[in-house]
Amino acid sequence: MQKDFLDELGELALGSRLKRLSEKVLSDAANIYQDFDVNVQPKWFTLLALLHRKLRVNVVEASEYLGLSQPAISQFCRQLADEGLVSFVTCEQDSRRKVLTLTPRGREEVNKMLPMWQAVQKAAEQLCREFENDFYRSLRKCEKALAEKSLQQRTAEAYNELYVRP
Amino acid sequence: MQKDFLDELGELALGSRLKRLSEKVLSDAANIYQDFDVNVQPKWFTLLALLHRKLRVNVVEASEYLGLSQPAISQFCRQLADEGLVSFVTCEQDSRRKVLTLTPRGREEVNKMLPMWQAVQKAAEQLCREFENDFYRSLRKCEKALAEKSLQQRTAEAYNELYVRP
DNA sequence: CATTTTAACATAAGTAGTTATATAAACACT
DNA sequence: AGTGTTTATATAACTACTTATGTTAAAATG
Repeated sequence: MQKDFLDELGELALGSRLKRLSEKVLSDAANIYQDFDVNVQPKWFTLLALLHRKLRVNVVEASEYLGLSQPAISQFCRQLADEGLVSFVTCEQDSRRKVLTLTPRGREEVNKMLPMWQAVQKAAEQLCREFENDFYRSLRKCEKALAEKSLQQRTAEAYNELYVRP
Repeated sequence: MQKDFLDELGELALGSRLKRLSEKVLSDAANIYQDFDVNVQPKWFTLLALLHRKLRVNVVEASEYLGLSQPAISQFCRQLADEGLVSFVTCEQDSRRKVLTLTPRGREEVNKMLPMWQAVQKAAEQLCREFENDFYRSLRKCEKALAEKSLQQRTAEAYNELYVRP
């Protein structure tokens, strides 16, 4: 008795399959944070890592770097400020901009997370290379291919080939 | 000026990367539905396809087949019933169960969608095979590998190797 | 067969974001 | 300098689910 209908749908359910896997990985990540007694929310991870690396970024910049919406960063930013991990000052040259930085406590928390990140990195790297072809590399290639031509356009073309000009 | 921080994070951000790609694919799918003037919501897709294939399933069964929560199916089911696409009757052998089926209109709508699905299938299949290795196959392998040993456990092991027993 | 446990479904509340919209600052043009 | 347009951020409302919980029916057990 097979109970995974996505297997039957195959590539047609590519999106659903990707979503399901991403949720599995992200929920595992949340558990890992718990294992390591890290009291920051997993959803803040990419923003914290960005601030660790870049030191100073404003809201729109962060949203571009991370591929999230501007309101998402705005919200995370408030939450992180409430936690005392991030502070922000109005940009001097342009008072519309809000420049984010880690607070000393934020830097401390990130430093405590670094060994955990190293371990996740190693585990994920090994996972992706477990098969004959590197999954992470395929993933990036797929992203790139879709950026060049969307699934929407590919589908329109496939439809033409199948039904209009067969 | 590179603006994708996930590239810098590499495998550490595997979950975020998968999520971003799944959202891209699913939002493309929504656009495709629009292109084809199909007036059913993309989120119903897997359930409609399941009912098309299996004819009769109950709520819990559907949630298992699709990997969604039972309340999710419950909600979709109500929405689809409101649209007149799905009907349900109480199971005779077990009055707790609700057996879902497509209505005649539901079957009609699904039949209208079949050519579109064929086109998506073809486009997605070509996309996945565009590279030297089949992305969809890697994806399934990765799922399977994680089902056998979670990223959480892999990370614990990697941590030991890196810091405890180096 | 009375009672506890388990299973199926519905409903409520919560979450991690999104899109839409408002506000205010900066810029471009006259 | 005044006016219209664009940009940065905040806020509100929405979405597609989730977890938690309640209700009722079925099954298991003493």
